[in-house]
Amino acid sequence: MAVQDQSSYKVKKYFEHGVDVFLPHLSINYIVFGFDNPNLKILVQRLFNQEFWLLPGGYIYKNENVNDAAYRNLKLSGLHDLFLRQFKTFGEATRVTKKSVPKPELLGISKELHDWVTQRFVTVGYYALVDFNKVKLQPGLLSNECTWLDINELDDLAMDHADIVREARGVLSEDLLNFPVVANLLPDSFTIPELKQLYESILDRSIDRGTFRKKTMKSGILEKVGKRRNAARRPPDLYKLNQEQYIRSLMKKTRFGF
Amino acid sequence: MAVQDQSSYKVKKYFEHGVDVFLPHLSINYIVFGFDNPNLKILVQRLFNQEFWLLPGGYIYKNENVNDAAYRNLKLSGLHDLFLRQFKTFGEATRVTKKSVPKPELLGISKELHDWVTQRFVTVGYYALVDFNKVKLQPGLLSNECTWLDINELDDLAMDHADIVREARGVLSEDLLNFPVVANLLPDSFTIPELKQLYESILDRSIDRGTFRKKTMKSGILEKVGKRRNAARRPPDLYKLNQEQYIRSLMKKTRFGF
DNA sequence: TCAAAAGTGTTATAAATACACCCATGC
DNA sequence: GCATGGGTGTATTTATAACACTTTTGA
Repeated sequence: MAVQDQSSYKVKKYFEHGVDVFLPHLSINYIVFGFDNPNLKILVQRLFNQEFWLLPGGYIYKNENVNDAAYRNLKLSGLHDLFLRQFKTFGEATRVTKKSVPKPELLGISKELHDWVTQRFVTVGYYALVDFNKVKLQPGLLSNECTWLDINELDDLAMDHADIVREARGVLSEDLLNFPVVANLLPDSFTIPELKQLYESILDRSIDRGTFRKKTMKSGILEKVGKRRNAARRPPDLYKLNQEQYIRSLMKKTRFGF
Repeated sequence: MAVQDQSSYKVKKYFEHGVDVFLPHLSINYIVFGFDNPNLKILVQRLFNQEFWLLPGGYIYKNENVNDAAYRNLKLSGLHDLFLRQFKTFGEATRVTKKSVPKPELLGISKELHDWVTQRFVTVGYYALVDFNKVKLQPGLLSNECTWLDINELDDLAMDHADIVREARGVLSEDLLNFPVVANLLPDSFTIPELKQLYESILDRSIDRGTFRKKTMKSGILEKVGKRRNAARRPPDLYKLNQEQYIRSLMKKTRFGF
C-alpha cells in the first residue's frame, strides 16, 4: 500500500537554498485524483512518525509563476504530464491549526526552518487527474510516506485538508459535466462501463446505463479500438479518446447533463 | 463621471501601522460589477497623475482571514452588504510589469513603502455585484479617483487587470446560469426586460424574450409588485426577489439554460 | 443452458428554441 | 390609430429518464 522512505533529511534538499528564496506565507496544495476502479482515490503523504496524512504540496520561488511552481512541485513527487487546474485559494488565518498540526520538530530540522514551515500559510489549491495505474508512488522531498486514500475516508487528514478535498471534489463534479476532463483519469483505452463507474464515483450517485452510453457516444470523442475479453459475460467494447474531437469538445463546452 | 479626491497622503492612513502588519507578496483585487442599463460596468480607480486605471484592491493582515480582508478593503471604498465571491488567484511572477506599472513615486511616500507596494504580488481575485444606483463613488484609501468603466473598454487598465476582468466575466457568466446571483446587480424592484438586458450584457449575446420570461418565472424567485409607468408603450410589470425562494434556489442549484 | 454484464431500443416527459400574435401605452 | 416595446401562446426540436429487451461470453 503505502510507500515509505526513511531518509529524514531530504527535506534539506528541498530547502538547499534556504527559505528566503521562497515566497513566505504562500503555499500550494494538490488533490491528486486517481481512479482505482470502482473507487475514487486521492494521493496523500505524511512525515514519518506523524499521525495524520497531508495533501501533497510545496512552495513558490520568489520569481516563479505560481502555475509553474505547481508543476515543479508535482514533478518532485514523480508526477508529470497530467491534467492540473487551480480551483480555489484557502486563506483562513487559522486553517493550519484546525486539526492535527504537523510536528516538524520530529524531523530534526533547524529552528529557522521549523519556524518557516509552521508560519501562517495561504494555500492555492490545485486538483490533478492522473492514470492510477501509471503512477509510481514516491514520497517526494517533503514527506517520507505516501499512499492512496479513498475519497470517502478523509478522517485521517490533518489541518483543513479534508475540507480542501471536499471542495476539490465539488469543483471536479462540475467540471465533469462541462468537459470530458475525466478521461485523464483513465488508461489509454477503457470501456464505457468503466467510464460510467468513474462518473458515478465522482458524482456519488448512479447514472442510467442507456442514457450514459447515448450521451458519451453522441459527444463523438470516443473511438472504438476493440473488445476486452476477461470474464464469463459479454465482453465490453474498448474505446480510446479521439484527440482531435476531444480538443474540439473542450472548445465547444458542451454540457453533459446526467 | 469620475469622482476625485486630491489628498495624496491618505495612503499613509492605510499603512498607519507600517507594512509589516500585512502579508507580503499577497494582495486582493476586486472586479465590482454594476449594471447601468443597458451596459455592464466595472469599478476602477487610479492614483492621481497616473495614466492608467486599476482595479480596486488591498492587502491582508497577517492574522486575518483572506475573506475577511476582502470585505474590509471593500468597505474602505464605501462598499458593503454586497455579493462577493473569490474566483481565481493570479500568480504570474511578471504580472505587474505586463503593462503600465503604477508609479508610486508620484505619491510622495517613503522609500520603504515604495519598495513594499512595488514588490511582486500574487493576487486573489474576487468579483462583487452591486446595485449601480446605490453606490456612491468614493476613491477609498488607496486611490484618488474612481469611476465606472464599460466592460468592453478595458484598454486603459494597467498591469494584467484587463485579463483579470475578462476571467471574472467568464466566471460570472457561468455562475449566472447556475444561480440567480444576478439579482444582486439590480435595484430592489425591476422588470423582466431589465433582467433580460442584464443577462445579455454579461453573456454578450441576445436571448429570446419568451423563453427568458418563462424560465425566470418558473424558478419562482420573482414576485410581482406592480407596474412601471414611464413611456408611450405598454408598461412592464415590476418584480422583486422572493427572498425565501431565492435562498431555496441557491440550495437547489437549478440551471438556467438560455 | 445459465448467469451476468454489455449493448440497444422504446416511450414518456420535460426543456430549449423560434416564432407568431395580442396587449397597453402616450403621442 | 399607430408605433413601440411588453406579455402570452404554440409548434418543433432536442434532451432527460426510466425501463425493457436482446446479445455475448465462460463456466
